[in-house]
Formats: sequence, structure tokens, C-alpha cells
Amino acid sequence: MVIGDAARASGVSAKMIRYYESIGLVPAAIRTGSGYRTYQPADVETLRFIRRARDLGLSMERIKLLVGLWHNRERPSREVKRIALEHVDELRAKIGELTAMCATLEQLAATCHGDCRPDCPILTDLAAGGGRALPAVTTKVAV
Amino acid sequence: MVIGDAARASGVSAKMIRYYESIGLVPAAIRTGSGYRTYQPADVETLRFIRRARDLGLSMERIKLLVGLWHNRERPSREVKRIALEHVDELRAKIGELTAMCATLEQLAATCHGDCRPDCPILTDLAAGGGRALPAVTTKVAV
DNA sequence: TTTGGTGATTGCCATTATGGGAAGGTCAAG
DNA sequence: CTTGACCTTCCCATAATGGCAATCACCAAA
Repeated sequence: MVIGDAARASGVSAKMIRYYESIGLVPAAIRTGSGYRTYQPADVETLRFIRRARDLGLSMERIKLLVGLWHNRERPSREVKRIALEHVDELRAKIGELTAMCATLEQLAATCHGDCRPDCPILTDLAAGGGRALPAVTTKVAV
Repeated sequence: MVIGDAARASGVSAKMIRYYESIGLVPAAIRTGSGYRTYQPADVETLRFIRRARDLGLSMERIKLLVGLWHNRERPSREVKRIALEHVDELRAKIGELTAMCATLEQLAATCHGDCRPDCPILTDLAAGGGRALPAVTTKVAV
């Protein structure tokens, strides 16, 4: 199996496979005499694991830890859970930030008539000091 | 007013002010004889505007448009509102993605006992194909 | 006036994860 | 033997920000 086959089988682009190798996330692939990287089904499985972890938004660093734990039969599941929950915390924090931004913008947009006239509360707010005019609802952030 | 003063007055770092100038977001500052950038109160106002827009998560590109509209007395508020709502759409999409990730991870973590034993549904899920075991709740994504 | 300290200038590097492209080698089918 | 598909490495780019380094400017105190 050459890199293109592994890419198709795993859903990870060839470019990314080489990148993962370069940062040590996957071991260096065995090369053919002419320098082509070769992959075994087990390698493809690892790549699929990585892809799913990426789909959950995990950073390369955490994925590296998870792959290590995955390949370690002595792992304590506590470690895995800790990493997952750390990421959950970060996701919740990010969601909170974005939700606050979204709420502020929605409120500003709601009070903008959005026609051909130039006066606009969105610009006024950005120019004047940001949302102090609508504090009560803005602070109602999920999570 | 030299760049450090403008930075303190606007809450935008000197580094970022130079960067904004380099990408054309703010006009090139007038220089003193020895090459120092000088700023007027109006420039500081623009920088504060930009900072607030950044705080709302707007991209440089959209901020560039907003600054243009802000400085244009003939602007139709429709344009401003459209840009704001485009960003709201993107925020909502992002929030939806993160919420889905978060829900999946929370569920997996909830079923992981998290002790010294090695078996772990989080790893099992990542290895096996991702969340197909918990579809009903996973799809219940906000937004 | 000299010296010291603070700050401004440019430029280069790093970040995160990913894509694009060029130049050149390899392989299999026709 | 040619052609096309595919591999290799290397460089560049992204968005927005921080950091570092060398050099120069300015202000105030001694």
C-alpha cells in the first residue's frame, strides 16, 4: 500500500500523512527501494483514529497523547478521560465566547433597519464602546 | 502621539497597528522627520473601532468593509447589516460544530469509568468509526 | 555634553493544520 | 519506449498575533 492508497482508505490526505510523520504523530513509514512510503492495514487504522480525533476538534498534541495511550495496553482509562474532558472544557469555553459574540451581533443587527439610510446602530456601537447599551441580555451566555 | 501612545489609547498593540497599516486596514501613518509614526485622536478612534470589531470575532476582511462604510456618510445601513448577519451565520455554524463535538465527547467520557483499568469507550469509539453507537442524542445539536 | 533608559524602526521567525505547486524520479500499462 | 498517474522533497501561503534582535531616536538627569 502506497501513500495514496492509505490516504483513500483512511480519509487523511497524503499531504497530511507526510505531515503527521514529520511531527512524529505516526512513525516513519517503511520505504520501498525507490523511496515510496508503504503502509499496512494497521497504519491505516491509526490514520483513521487520528482523523476521527481531528473531527472531534482535538489538537495534534492531545491526539499524540491519545494515540500513545491507545497503543499502550497498560493505560489507565483515567488518562484518556482526563484528556477528553480537558478538551470538552476548551470547547465549552469557545462555545461561550462565540455565543456571546453572536448574541451581541444579533441584537445590534435587530435594531438596524437595514435600508438605504446611513444611520446604523451597529456602526454606532462599534464606534462608541461596544454593547454597554444592551448588557442584560448580552450576558445571558449558554454554558 | 506616537505609536505606543496610540496603542495604549486604543487597546491595540503597536505590533498590530503596524500590521493593520501593512494590510491597508488603516492608512499609512504620517511620519516624523526621523521616521516615527504619528497618530491623531481620529486615528485612535478608528483603532478602537477595529478592536471592538475584532472582539466580536469579525475577520480583517469584514472589518475593512465596515471601516469603509463607517467612514462613508452615504452608506446604506443595509450593507452594514448584511455583513453583520453574514458573520452571525458563520458564528452559528461554528457554534453548531463545536456543540456537536462537545456532545459527542461528553457522552463518550460519561461512559468511561476513568480509573486505572485500560478499557475505555473513548478509545474504542475513535478506533471503531466514531459515534455510530450513540446516534440519537449526538444529533441533538443546538442551533 | 554625555550618558542612560525608554521606545520606535524594520525584519525575521513561530504559531495551527492544511492546501497548492514546482521539479524531478518511479512505475505500470499500452 | 512513451504516456499518464503517482511518488518524492522543498517552498510558499493561509489569519492574526507574539517575540526577538539590531539599530536608531528622544528625553532627562548628571
